[in-house]
Amino acid sequence: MYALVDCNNFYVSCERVFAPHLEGRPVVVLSNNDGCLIARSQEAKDLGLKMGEPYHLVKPLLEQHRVKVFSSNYGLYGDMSRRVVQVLSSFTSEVEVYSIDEAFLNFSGLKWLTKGEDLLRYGQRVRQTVLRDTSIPTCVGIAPTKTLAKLANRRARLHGTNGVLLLETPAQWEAALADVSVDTIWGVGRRYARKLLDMGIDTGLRLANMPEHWLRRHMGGVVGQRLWRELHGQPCLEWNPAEWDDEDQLHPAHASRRSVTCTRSFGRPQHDAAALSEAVATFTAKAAEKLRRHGVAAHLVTVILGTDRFAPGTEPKTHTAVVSLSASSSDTTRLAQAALLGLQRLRRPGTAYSRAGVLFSGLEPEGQGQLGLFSAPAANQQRSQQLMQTLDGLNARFGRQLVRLAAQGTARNAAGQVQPPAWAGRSAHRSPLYTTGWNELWEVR
DNA sequence: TCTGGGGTCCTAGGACCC
DNA sequence: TCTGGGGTCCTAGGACCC
Repeated sequence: MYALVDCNNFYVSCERVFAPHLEGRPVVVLSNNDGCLIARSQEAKDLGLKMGEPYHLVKPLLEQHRVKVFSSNYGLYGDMSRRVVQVLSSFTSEVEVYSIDEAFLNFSGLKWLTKGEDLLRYGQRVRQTVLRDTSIPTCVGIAPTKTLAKLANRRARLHGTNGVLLLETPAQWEAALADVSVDTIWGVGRRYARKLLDMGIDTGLRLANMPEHWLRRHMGGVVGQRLWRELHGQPCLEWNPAEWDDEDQLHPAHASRRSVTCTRSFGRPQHDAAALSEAVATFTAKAAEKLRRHGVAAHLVTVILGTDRFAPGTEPKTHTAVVSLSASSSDTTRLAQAALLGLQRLRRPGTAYSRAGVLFSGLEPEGQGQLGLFSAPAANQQRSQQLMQTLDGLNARFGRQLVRLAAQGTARNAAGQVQPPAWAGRSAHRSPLYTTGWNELWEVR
């Protein structure tokens, strides 16, 4: 049995923890660059505000109903997420962190819980403890497969007992499947939903009642087949448990990551070579830090430049250039050299770009594969490792990006005042870094 | 004027190589 | 007339998830 714990409206909950007066008021959180709505409180949903809606289109409505607007504050959300997972891992060591606001618990190990009642009560205790220790509300769905646990979770708030729903028997999950539209099933996205509805397959149960080979044939091969089995109570999605390391960070137990990226939209289009270089160097530094945090090094550096995605026309809006390294690296200076080389190959003078980024792939554990004919001598590698450790240490202690490459440009103007670069994205409504920034700690007066 | 970012897996054509 | 086949890399795009 699996339990899915989902923090409903997680970003809104995080903001409300530090602004309790917003309880009961409509609240929304915007994506990076204040682009669109990515989280809504129930009151905001009731106003008809939709997920992913462009901010500039709904701004009048937000003002009319005095909706509180936040720019996204991932420093805060990431830290709150870590606290929630810490509580969850006190209930079972078998935790899989699926996203910033969801985690699966493997209840199969809890052999002493054989009766439905007991599992239900256990789920309720998980939920109450998370709420007590972090102030974050959750729902819990429990079922024999991840896909059915997801379904149980979605229905827990309205059809569960104290926010927990158990779907243990085929009769129970079939009744639930019959009561949901097919597009709410995990693994059925916009395109498949359209196709299924056109064929009259409108509920989850109708989909589950199609033959297994039909899903294999028409819904992405083995992906569709797995979906069919999951809907029939046969678990066939992988279990990727997480482990805590010495520094209290959670990592998947086996290194499954295939790539690491950092891309951003600019506040306004950029065509200047110097500005683009600074942006790419900055994104490289951020992504390289992530590589080192995961203990991996990259062989391939892909530079990404994007023009206006919404401009009419059919020409490609995304341009990429791949630079391969003779030996894998997680050193910011080495990776930035490669990225700037890629940028030079990619950039067309006079073209205005609205976003840029880097992608690292061909990953392998750090310190491996460096014995090649052309790799740097051991002494250089050791020096590079020490330098990066010092850099990460300083940035962790004194604030992100305090120590940086010259290529990233300066964050201060001639008078020494902190000033965002010309290419910075918009973030007009960000709340303070209550829990992770020395200058922004929560004040209780 | 204004429409996110980070992932996974899969497909497909063209260049290039042997 | 007839003009291979298999492999890799690059680039772009489509589907899904959060």
